[in-house]
Amino acid sequence: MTATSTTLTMHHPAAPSPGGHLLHPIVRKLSAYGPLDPEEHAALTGLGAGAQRVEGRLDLLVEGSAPDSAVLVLEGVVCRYRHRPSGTRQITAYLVPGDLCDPDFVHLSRLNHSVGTLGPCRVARVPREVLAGFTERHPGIARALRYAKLAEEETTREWVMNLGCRSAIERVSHLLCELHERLRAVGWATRAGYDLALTQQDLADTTGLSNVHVNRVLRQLRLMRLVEVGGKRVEILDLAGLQAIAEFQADYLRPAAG
Amino acid sequence: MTATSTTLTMHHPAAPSPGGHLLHPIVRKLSAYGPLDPEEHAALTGLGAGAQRVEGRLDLLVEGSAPDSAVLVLEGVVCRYRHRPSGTRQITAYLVPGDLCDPDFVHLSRLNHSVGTLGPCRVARVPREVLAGFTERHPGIARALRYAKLAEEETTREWVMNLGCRSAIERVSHLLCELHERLRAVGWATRAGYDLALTQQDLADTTGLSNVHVNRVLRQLRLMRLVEVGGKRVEILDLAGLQAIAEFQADYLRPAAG
DNA sequence: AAATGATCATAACAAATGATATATAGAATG
DNA sequence: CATTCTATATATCATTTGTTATGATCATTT
Repeated sequence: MTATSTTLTMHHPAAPSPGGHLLHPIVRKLSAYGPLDPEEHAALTGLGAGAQRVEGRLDLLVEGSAPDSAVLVLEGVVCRYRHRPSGTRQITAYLVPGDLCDPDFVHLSRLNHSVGTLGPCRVARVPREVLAGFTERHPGIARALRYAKLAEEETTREWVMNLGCRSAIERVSHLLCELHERLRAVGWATRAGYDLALTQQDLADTTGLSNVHVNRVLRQLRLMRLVEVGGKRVEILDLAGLQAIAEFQADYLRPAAG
Repeated sequence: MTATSTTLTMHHPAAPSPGGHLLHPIVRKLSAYGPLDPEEHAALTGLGAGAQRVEGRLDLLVEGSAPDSAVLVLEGVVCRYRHRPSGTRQITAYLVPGDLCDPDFVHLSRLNHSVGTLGPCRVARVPREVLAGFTERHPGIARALRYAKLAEEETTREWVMNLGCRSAIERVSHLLCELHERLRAVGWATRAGYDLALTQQDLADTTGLSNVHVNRVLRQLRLMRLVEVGGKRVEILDLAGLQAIAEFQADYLRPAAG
C-alpha cells in the first residue's frame, strides 16, 4: 500500500450514502427534530464556512481554559475527556459530524474537561455571540438545539447504565452500536460499518476497562463474527447480533416531542 | 431505642443549620446562582404550597409514561433509575431538596426512566404550564434554572468518571461526599453527617457494585474511621479523609458564570 | 407471642478483570 | 535502509469483585 492512498482515505473517508454530504451534517441532524425554514437552513450551512482540517490526537479545548467559542464537528470524531490525578483518562462523550460542543459551555468561566480529536477531522469554531444571535433570531434552530441537548443528556445517562451494570463485552458492543447509529444518522456509516481511528486504548478509556481486556473482548467479538475493529475502521458483520449482545435500543438518541 | 424516636427522626430530620428551613430549599438553591428579585422569590416559595408527604420506596414517575408535571423535592431524597431486562437496577441521579425533576423532561412523550423516593419525602408537583409561565415571566428564575441544569449535567459526567475509573471504595466514598455536599448546601446536613434511608442495595445500584461488595467497602470505611453508614443515617467521622479517598472536588456542583 | 420480610453481616468459592511482560507488525522518521 | 514509535496480540499471574449461602437482627404484621 502506498502512502498516498492512506492519506486519501484518512482525509476523505468514502461517502457512505449517496448524497450524504450535500447537506451540512448539522442541518441534517437538526432537521430531524422538526422543520427548519430556508433562512435557518442557510444560516446553519454558513456555520461550516470557516471550517478547518485538524489532525488526529489534537486538543481543541483544554481543561481549565475559558472557551470563547463552541466547536462544531463537520467530519471525523471528537471526544470529551478528563484525566484523574493518577493519570488514567476517562472519555465522557463522543461528538460526531453535526454535533456542537457545547451551546451552553461557552458561558462557563472554566472548562473542567478537555475536547480532542480522535482521528483527522474537519471542525468549525462558532463564537459565543454568533451562537447567541442564532438562538435569538431563529426559533426553529433554538428548538432543535434544545432537543439535541436532550439527546445528549439521554446519551450520558445511557453511558451511566453502560458503565454501571453491563459486562465488558456488553459495554464495548454498546459503544460500537451507538457510534454506528449516530454516524449513520449523518451519513458517515453504512450498515457494513464505519471509518474511525479508534484505538483499543480509546475504547478502554471509554468503557472503564483495561486496554488488555478490550483486546480480549474484541477478539471474542471477532470470533463470534459480530464485528471487526482495527485498521482505522469498524466493520460490522452482524448488526442484529451485536445489538442483541449490547441490549442496544436506539431510541435514547432521538427524544420525541410530547 | 424506642420506635417513637425513630419515627420522629424519619419524618422530621433535625434541622441542621439554624434557620435552614425558613427558606424553601429551591429558593436557597437557585439564589446561589445569582440574585432573585422579591417577586421571583415569592413565586418560587409558592411552588411548595401544594406539597405532599410521600412514603419511602414509592414511584413518583414511571418509565414509559408521559409526565404532565415536574416533581419538586422539598424534603428527603429521590432518585432516577432504570432497570435492565435482566432485572438489575441502575440509579442514574439523586434529587435532594430544592431539586426539580425535570424542567425539560415534561416535554417528552415517553419517559425512559422512573423516579422514586428513597426515604419518606415531601414533594410538590409542578404542572408543565406553571413551569413554562415561570421561565417566561421571571428571567432570573430562568437563568438560575439553566445553571442548575448545567450543574446536573456536570454531576452526571462526574458519575461517568466515578463508574469508569475509580475503585469500589473510591466510588462509594465519592457518592457519600457528593450527597453530603449537596444536602449541606440546602441545610439538610451538618459537617457531622446527614439523615438518609439509603440501603446497601441502593448504594450498589448506584456505584455499579454488588450489595455484598458494598458491605465490604462500608466495613472498611468504618474500620478506617472515615464514615459510618446505617440506621438511616450517614455519620461522617473524618470528612477530609473521606474526600481524599474519593478525590472529591466539589466545584462540579457549582458551575460559575463566565 | 409468633411469623414474616427486609436489611445487614460474613464466609467460602468462582469469575471477571487488571497488571506486567514480551513479541510482532505497521507507520513514521531519520 | 535502519530506526523508532505506536498499536496490537498474547501469555501469565495477581487482584478485585461477583455469587451463593447462611445466620443474625430488627421492624412489621398477624
